[in-house]
Amino acid sequence: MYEIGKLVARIHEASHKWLMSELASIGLKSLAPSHGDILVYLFEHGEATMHELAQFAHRTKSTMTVLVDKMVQLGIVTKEKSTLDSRSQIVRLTKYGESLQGAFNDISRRYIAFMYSGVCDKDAIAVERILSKILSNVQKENTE
Amino acid sequence: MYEIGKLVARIHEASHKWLMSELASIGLKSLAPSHGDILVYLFEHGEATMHELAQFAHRTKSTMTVLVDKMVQLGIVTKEKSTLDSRSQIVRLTKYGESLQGAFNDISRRYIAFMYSGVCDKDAIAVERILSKILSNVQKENTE
DNA sequence: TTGACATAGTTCGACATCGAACTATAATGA
DNA sequence: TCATTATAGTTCGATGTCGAACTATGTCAA
Repeated sequence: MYEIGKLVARIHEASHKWLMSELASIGLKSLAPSHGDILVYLFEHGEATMHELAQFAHRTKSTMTVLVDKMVQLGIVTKEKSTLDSRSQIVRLTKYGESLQGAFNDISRRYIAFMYSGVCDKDAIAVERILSKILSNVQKENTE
Repeated sequence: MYEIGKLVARIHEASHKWLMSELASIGLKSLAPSHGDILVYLFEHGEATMHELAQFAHRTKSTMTVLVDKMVQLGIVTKEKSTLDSRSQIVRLTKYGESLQGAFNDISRRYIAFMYSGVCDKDAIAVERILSKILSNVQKENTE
């Protein structure tokens, strides 16, 4: 019963790998899961500052700069100075970026489906409850 | 009930961070969890080839080259050509490396303790059982 | 014995990631 | 008003990580 760390690491790494290959399969070659987080946020909110994206994706500002710049290169998003607060950059989806939403939702759906395949609802609920507790434990430990 | 991916990612990342700071606190500044995997294996087996370490730590051979070379620099392990098969490199703990075992075991113990703090035995067993199933699901998906 | 294949490692280029140092802009209070 | 402080982003250097290409060594069949 002391495999929790390994299990979490392996699942995370395998999910990472799977997501990357799925993104590649819809034409988003060389995009990482963190880029997916950016897309998720933009699909929902339309636009965002670098700061908001960094918060949402749990990445630093400097990492976000790299991630967003790559997506600008690929024509998925645009980045322009805010008129309200000229310190901020506003990130928005391009037409192409918007066109990805369908395929993207499909990937998310299939992800949940196979992760929980053969797992009953009761267990699925239990595992998320217990993992939530574990997450709060480790987060508390990190702030001490 | 669709937070499994996020929960796993956060727990993994927070554990990573915690382990790094613990390693730093016992003098192993700038060592990562993967270096810890190498130590764990060597504490148990005494010596290992690069191949064995890569398998155990779930990292590629090229990554293992970087990781082990760093530990050689830090005087934790040595690396020398095998006499039996001159393609292989044998990695061994130095005296200093061996001296780390106590502190290292202590870190592992505290890790399990706080991860499962406030989680009953029944739940701890359940979460590992369900995660094992989920891991096999995602691994199967990656090989298709 | 030798040529084909397999295995062990390294090197190289790319990239996500971080923290620290930095610039620029906004907000606040005396 | 102006100095201090806070906030938004970028740049830079370091590092773990991967895959591809490569070298070197071992194995095995014809």
